[in-house]
Amino acid sequence: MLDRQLFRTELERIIAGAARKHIDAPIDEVVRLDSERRALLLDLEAKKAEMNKVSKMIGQLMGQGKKDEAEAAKAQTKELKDYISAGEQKEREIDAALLAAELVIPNIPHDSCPDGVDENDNVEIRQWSAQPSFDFELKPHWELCESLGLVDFARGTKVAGSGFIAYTGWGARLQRALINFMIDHQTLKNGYKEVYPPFLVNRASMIGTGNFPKFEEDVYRADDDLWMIPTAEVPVTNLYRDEILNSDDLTLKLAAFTACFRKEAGSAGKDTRGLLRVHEFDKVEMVKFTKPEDSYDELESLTADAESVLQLLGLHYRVVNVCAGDMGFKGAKQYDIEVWAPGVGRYLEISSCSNFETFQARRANIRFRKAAGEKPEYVHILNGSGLACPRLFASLLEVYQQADGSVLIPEPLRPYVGTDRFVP
RNA sequence: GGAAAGGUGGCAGAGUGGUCUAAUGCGGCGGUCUUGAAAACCGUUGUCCAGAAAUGGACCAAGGGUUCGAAUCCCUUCCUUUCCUCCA
Repeated sequence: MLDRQLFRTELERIIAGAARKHIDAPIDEVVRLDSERRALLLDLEAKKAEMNKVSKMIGQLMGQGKKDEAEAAKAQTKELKDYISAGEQKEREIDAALLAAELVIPNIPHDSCPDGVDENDNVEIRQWSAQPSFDFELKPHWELCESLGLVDFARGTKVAGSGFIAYTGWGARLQRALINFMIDHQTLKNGYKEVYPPFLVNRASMIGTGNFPKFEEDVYRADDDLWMIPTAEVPVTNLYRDEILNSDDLTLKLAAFTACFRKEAGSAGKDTRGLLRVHEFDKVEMVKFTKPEDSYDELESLTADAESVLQLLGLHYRVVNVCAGDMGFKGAKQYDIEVWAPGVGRYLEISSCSNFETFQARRANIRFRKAAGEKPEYVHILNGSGLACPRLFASLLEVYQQADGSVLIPEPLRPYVGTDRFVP
């Protein structure tokens, strides 16, 4: 959500921002409802002030025993009361319509975010290491999963449907190892505080992070008002909903492991094989609450923290500055990290690190106070994956596969996995 | 799933229809005193909206309602605690 003041003072920026994102947003409606609301309030509050005065006077007259005068004053209030009651009804209608419109206005992309329509316009800003070369025929990860018995695709599908994965044997072990390795790294080395949040959240939380109302269709519903999280970003960010944070605690850095549930509707037919696009996956997520002036530095270090996992595991990747059109609704700036998967011959999006500035903080009402006595201000909120497990799993297998069909386990992961090699 | 009690400022906690502009205590901030600190004393201390400002309006879990007037009465929802039931 954007500052309502911005619609009065910097309307052009909002219009330009939505245009850069290629999102059609009801900006005119916000402007119209906002001015309608203010005109109404001006009038209504004057009437309320009058009403309060009369009511107070009636109270005093009653206290003095002047019953008749009190009754006379009462008779005069009928018209005022009806007027106020109608005005309040109108105010409720405008407020609801205004909020509904505001909730679907996209965040304004940062100046450093490139123009563009889709992922083809993203700008690569760096690579790490080089693509590995092989002197034998590479297999895609799903073949390695089958031959090494790491995943039982058929039975996973049987129990839950396509896009649900049953990891088996060393595959299950590797999955747990990745989670522990990453969460240990982010908490013990990079200074994030570990959180283990609920995997189901209520509607208010979904609105707080910006998933609702616009993207309700993408999320699994568990009950009337309980939703399965699409990312740990939702419960972790909302931990501090409606709170004023202590300035000394900023930047507050949290890391969480959760499963993530996504319908992935509309991507039918894409990446249907293997682990690249599934309905349930594990992920370690980092969330930062920062002072406004720190948020762009914190975005750089957040991205570096996510990258460091890939560096430790020796996986080639690139970082792209996501263009306005590909960034989506909530972000002001976003870096994607794409890991190289030689078996499928593609870079896989494995992390997305974003600065939302005050967009989420305003929705979730998360603020901080610069100093005692100062007015509370909205924090800046950032998050990034560190990292998503299935694509990391896939890349690892494809990069570390050997000519004999075995897969080597990179050194830092061995204590977690308990072996140095998967053998067919 | 059943029953009961309850939700008031940063915290504790009074308030059951009219100076509630919410008592009091703790905590925070400022001051007096002190070489400094503690203690004591004095003052101060919420958020949001509209307005250039003066000021006005709203907020006692949330949303409706009754009333000239609601923290207080009524309805709905949410949450918490305790007990029972069930359960890893």
